Amino acid sequence: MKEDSNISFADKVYALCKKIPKGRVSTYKDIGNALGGYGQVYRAVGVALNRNSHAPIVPCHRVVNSNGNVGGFAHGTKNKIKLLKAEGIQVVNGKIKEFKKVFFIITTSK
DNA sequence: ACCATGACGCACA
DNA sequence: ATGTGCGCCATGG
Repeated sequence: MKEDSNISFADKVYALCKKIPKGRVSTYKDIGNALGGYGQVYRAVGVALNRNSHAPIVPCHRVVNSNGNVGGFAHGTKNKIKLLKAEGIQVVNGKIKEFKKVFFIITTSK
């Protein structure tokens, strides 16, 4: 049944983003995978975050691409990099340094 | 109900 | 290694 009928897909994305600890980053694919598990949900994840009006509430800037690229940002990719660096994450040429190292494995299973 | 868009990912050349 | 094209889901008009 629809256990999540009360919340939208985007809402789940925001919840996971908030679970990301400071100094760590996650990928759209991993988030989507952690949510549904269809495999290509990361598309909807990007759309959800793009519309994310909870910007300051949700650390969406901690979400990056699976290839280590910072990806995009509604306020500007450049600004996103700046925020990541402020978190202690090293970014070089728009790419996450030690990506695997700062990568945080999201878990829906409490 | 249908069409178009989007902060991605991967396969292929 | 780099560049281009295609496909997927969910949301909005």
